Formats: sequence, C-alpha cells, structure tokens
Amino acid sequence: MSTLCKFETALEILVGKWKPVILLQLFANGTMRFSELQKAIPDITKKMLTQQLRELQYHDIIHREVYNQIPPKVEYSITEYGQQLTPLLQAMNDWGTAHIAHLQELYGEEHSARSLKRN
Amino acid sequence: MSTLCKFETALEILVGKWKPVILLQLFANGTMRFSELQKAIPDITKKMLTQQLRELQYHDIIHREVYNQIPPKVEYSITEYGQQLTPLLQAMNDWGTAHIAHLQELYGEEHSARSLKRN
DNA sequence: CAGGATCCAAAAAGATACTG
DNA sequence: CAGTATCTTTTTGGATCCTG
Repeated sequence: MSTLCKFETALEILVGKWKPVILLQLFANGTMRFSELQKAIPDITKKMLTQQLRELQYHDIIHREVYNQIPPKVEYSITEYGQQLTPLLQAMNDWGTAHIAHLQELYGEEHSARSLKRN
Repeated sequence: MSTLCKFETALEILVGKWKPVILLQLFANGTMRFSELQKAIPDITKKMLTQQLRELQYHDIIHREVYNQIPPKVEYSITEYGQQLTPLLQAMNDWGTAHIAHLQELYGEEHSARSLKRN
C-alpha cells in the first residue's frame, strides 16, 4: 500500500464539511447529546449531522450511546482510540493558525483561504 | 477568528482529490515540469492539475517558474514556506497508516476507509 | 508544451416532510 | 428526541476542443 494511500486516509476521515466542527465540539465538551450538537452547530441539518456522526463512528473515533427510553436519548463521545487524534488535530490547528497569518501577510486582510476557489 | 476556522484552513489547503498526490510528487522529486507531473499522475486531467497547482501556488506552498521560450516550459517546486508542511504531512501519514491497521483489526481486510460512504 | 474555455456527469450538501 | 426518506441545489471533477 502506497504512502499516498495512507496520507489520503487521514484526509478522508477528517474531511466532510462538518467533521472538524463536530470533533471540536466533542473534544471540548466531552459527552454530548444529538440535540446539544445541533444547538452547538446551528447551521447543520439533522441529515448532515447524522451522516457525519455515523462516519466518525464507523472509524471508531466517536462512540454512540443509545438510551432506550421515550423520548429517546443518544449521547456521543470521543472513543479512547479517537483521543489519539488529538496531536494530529493540534498540529493541523497550529499549522492553520500560522497559515492564516501567512496569507494575510501575503495578500492582506481582505483575502480568505477560499479566495482562489472562486474562478 | 475561531479555533474551528483555523483547523478548517489546514483542511482546505490539503483537500482536493489530487493535492496529496501532487504534494507527494513534488516533495519526493523536487522540481518538476507540468508534463512530468502529468506523467507521474496518469489519471489526472490537465484541467485538474492546473487547478490544483494554482491553489497550492496561491497558498505559497508551491512555486511556479515560467521559462519564456518556445515550446513553453514551466517548473513547479515546493517553496521554502511550503517545506513547513512536512511535519504535518508526516503526522497525517503516520496517523493514516495506524488507522488503516486499526480498521482492519475492527472490520477485517475487506473493508476500506470508504466503506461507509456507500450507503 | 502548458494551458484556457466550455459543456457534462457525479458527488456532496441542503430543504422539507415524515416517523417510532 | 433522534432520526429517515426523498427531492433539489450546489459543488466537484471529467471530457473534449481550442490556442499562443
């Protein structure tokens, strides 16, 4: 298996418009219910939230705990294995922080990371 | 600016179907011409290659050197600033490697990182 | 050779309505 | 409450043809 493949694996797991937000919430707040995540991420739809949570769950990064009661209650949390992502997330965050500064130095305030995408 | 935003910045730069391959090629081989990149990444179209190269260039990760001659010659290379990505790329690669092993432990050989996407 | 431009297909995301 | 299901829109990527 190529290096490339491995590299891309990391991207696959972290990519998805909402995964970073979800992970950040769970890392910050520990256990959260579905509705709490919705409140914390107002713009996400239920469909997207569910979908991204399932993918993270498949990858053993988050745990889904279902309380069999009415009304239903489902709690999400980072798995022990998922905690191993911390250094990587931290590294990405650090690089991102530095890079925003770098971009502003290059192009000034008015430019965002997305500037080029619009052409 | 939120932590989230910074985190996502890193993703934005690295994401795109072909960016990992392109970066890997350039990190591995140093300077490469457009046509060499094409040969090294047979499945990529010119359009995609150009597009992704421009994005990486905008982010000051790669340098584009144009030789004003006929036929044209354009060489791409990692900028000094771009070299700073090395630890992050390495971290992503390492985590990806470990994660592939983890997935196989969980689900066996037949499952890929993408398994869940098909539903 | 290194692309730009245009059109088209596929994938991802969003809106909305419904359910145990 | 915590989802599904379905449909529509947006975003990406690919195919093809053209050019200095």
